[in-house]
Amino acid sequence: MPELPEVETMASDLRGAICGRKIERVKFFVPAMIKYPAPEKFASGLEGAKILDVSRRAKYLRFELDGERVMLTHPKMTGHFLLVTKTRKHKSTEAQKQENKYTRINFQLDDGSVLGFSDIRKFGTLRLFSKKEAEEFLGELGPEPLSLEAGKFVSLISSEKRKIKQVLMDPAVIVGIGNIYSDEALYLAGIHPERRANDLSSAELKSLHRVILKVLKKAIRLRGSSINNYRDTRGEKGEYQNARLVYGRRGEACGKCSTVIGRIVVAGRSACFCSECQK
DNA sequence: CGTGCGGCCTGAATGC
DNA sequence: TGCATTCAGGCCGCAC
Repeated sequence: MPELPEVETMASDLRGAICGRKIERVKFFVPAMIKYPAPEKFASGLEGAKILDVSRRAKYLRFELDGERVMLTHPKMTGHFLLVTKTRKHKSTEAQKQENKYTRINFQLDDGSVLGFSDIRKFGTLRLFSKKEAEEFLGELGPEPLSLEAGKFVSLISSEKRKIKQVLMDPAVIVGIGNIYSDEALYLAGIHPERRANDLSSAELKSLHRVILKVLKKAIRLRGSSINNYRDTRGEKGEYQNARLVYGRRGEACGKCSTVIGRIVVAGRSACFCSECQK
């Protein structure tokens, strides 16, 4: 599923591909995914808008438009954008046809290309805000891990009583870290997912901060993880799934100590970990 | 106020 | 083989 590295990959690909383009027409097929304003208003508000920039904040893609407006999209579990350019259009593979089945909204651009939002589970969301509304909306979220100083991270996490796994995945505390990268970071830091955040030592938290940066940066370099349905804007998979250490590896041997990797449920989420390496 | 859990969805995997 | 059930999970909203 898309987490910070996957959304970052989407943002940088789209930034290079569609900045300067104008949205000519919007076709939506699942109105419930459009959260603000009403779907018809959302669509008509976007038609004619020029795309100035595409960036990431938390797991949201932020499309900056002319007229001081911003479209925010969240991929949730299975959402991703696919950019079909005119020259690529004619070669429609089976995989692409399958993708089309899950296209929930299409943005027709002024160069003949179509930006589609594909989402099997329809959990994804789209919103159109004024710039001010968008900043207020995003302002409710916790800080970005990649630009968070170690000291800030330590004070942020150590004030939490909940289990560390749950805290790392709470976007009100810190954004962008989902189930994959929280498992990976906790493994690298040697911390058991059920440890209470406020029981962790300052040294442990500093180490955790360091490995979070490390794992996120590595995943960005590898263009994300394609464990379930994630694809980039060209429909290609990321590579981090081949590099992952514990996530989804229940029953396999730990790379460090060969102990069988276990799985528990923490706050309703599956957590994979090594009981020998993580205390 | 902090915490925990149900619900949204659908395809893949599993169970009988 | 085929049908039914379970699982996956980010985030919100609601109950305690």
